[in-house]
Amino acid sequence: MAFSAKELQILDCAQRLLAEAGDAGLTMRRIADCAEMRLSNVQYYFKIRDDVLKAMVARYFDDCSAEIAQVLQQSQATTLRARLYFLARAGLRHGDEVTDMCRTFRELWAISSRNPEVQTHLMDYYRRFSQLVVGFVLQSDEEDARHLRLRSLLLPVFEGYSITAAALPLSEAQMADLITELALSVLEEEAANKE
Amino acid sequence: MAFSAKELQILDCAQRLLAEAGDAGLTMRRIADCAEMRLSNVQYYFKIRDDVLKAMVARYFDDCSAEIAQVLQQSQATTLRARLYFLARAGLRHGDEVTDMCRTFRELWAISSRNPEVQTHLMDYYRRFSQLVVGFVLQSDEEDARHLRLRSLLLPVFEGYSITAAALPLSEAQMADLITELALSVLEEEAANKE
DNA sequence: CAAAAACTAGGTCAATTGACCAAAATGGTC
DNA sequence: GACCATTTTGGTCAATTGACCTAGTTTTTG
Repeated sequence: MAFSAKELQILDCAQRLLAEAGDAGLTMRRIADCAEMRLSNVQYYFKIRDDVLKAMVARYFDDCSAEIAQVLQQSQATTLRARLYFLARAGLRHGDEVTDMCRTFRELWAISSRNPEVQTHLMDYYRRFSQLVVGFVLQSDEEDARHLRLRSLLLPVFEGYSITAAALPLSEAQMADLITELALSVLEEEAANKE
Repeated sequence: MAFSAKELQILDCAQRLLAEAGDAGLTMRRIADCAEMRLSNVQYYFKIRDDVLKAMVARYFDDCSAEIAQVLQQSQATTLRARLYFLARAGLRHGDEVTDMCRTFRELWAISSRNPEVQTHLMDYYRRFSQLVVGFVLQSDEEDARHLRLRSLLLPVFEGYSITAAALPLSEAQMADLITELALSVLEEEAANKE
C-alpha cells in the first residue's frame, strides 16, 4: 500500500494527465515523459496500464478524504447554521471553477461506468465523504434519520452543482444560502415528523 | 441541420459506442463496423472524427429535450405537490440504474471539460431542461424568484443523484419524498421572505 | 566480498488509429 | 446515350499505442 517516491511521482503524473487529457490521453509513454523516466521504467513499477489506473484511483480518493477532513477542522463555526453555511461555501467553491479535482472526478465518473473497481472506490469515497461532512454538521456520528436525510441532500447537491453550476441562475453565494435553508428544513422536518 | 438516413445511422452508432466504450472507444472504424459501411464512407459524411462528435452531441441534447417534454405531458397531476412528486420519480428513475443515457452523460461531462463546444451544448441543454421542468411544476413560464430557486434546487439534485445514487442511504422512493418536501419548502420560503 | 534483489536503459513488435487519396459505381437530368 | 454530382470502395500512410524482452547497473543482504 505504501508507495515509493518514484511510484508517487508516476501516480502524480497519471492524475495530472487524466485531468488534462482524459482517459484516452493517459498513456504509459506520456506518464514516462511527465515523470522524466523511461517507458520501461514506468512499466517496471506498474506492469500494465490498468495497474497505474487502479493505484492512482485508490490514492486519489484517499487524498480527497484527507483534504476534506482538514478543511472541516479549519471551521470555527459554533452554531448548526454556521456550520452548514461554512460547508455549503466550501462544497460549492470546488464546483464553481472547473478545477483539476473537478476534471478528475468527471473522468472517474465516466471510467466507473465501465470499471467496477473504480466504481467501488468511488462509492466508498462518497460514503466516507458524506459521513464525515454530516458528522461535522451535526457534531455527532450517530446515524439517525436526520443524519441520513442530510447526507441524501448534500451529497447529490454538491456533486450535481459541480456539473451544472454554469447553467444555474443563482450565484454561488445565493446557492450557499439556499442550501443552508434546505439543510435546516430537512433537519426540522424530521423533528416534525417524529411527533 | 437535417441529417440523411445514413448520417443518422452513423450518429446512432456513435452514440451507442460512446455509451458503451467511452470517448477512447469511439473510433471511426468501429462506427463504420457498427453502421455496416466502410471507413472511408463514414469519412465521406464526416471528414474528421470531431465532426461526428459535434453532430452527435447536438442531436443527442435535442433528443433528450424532446423526451423530457414528452414525459411531462404524460402527467395528469393537478396539484403542485403531485407534479413535484411525479417529477421527482421521473428524474430519479434515470439515475437509479446506470442507463445508456446516464453513461452518455458521464462521457459528455468528461469531454466537456476539454471541449468548449460540447460544454456549450451541455449548458444550453441544462437551461432548457430546467426551464421546461420548472415551468411544468409551476404551470407558468414566468421567471420569478420561485422559478429560479426551484431550478437551482432540482437541476443539481437530479444530476448529482445519477452519480451518487449507489452511495445514498435512502431508497429511490424516500428520495422522491425528500425532494418533494424540499421543493415545497423552497417555494414556501420565498413567500415568507417576501413579507 | 559475493550473490541476490531492485532498478534502469534501450529496443522490438504487432495492432490500431485518423487522415488521406484515386478510382469506381450510382443515380438522376438534359 | 452522355453528362454530372453524389456516393461508395479499397487501399495507403505515418504515427501512436501497450506489452515484451534482454542486457546492464545499482543497492541491499547474507
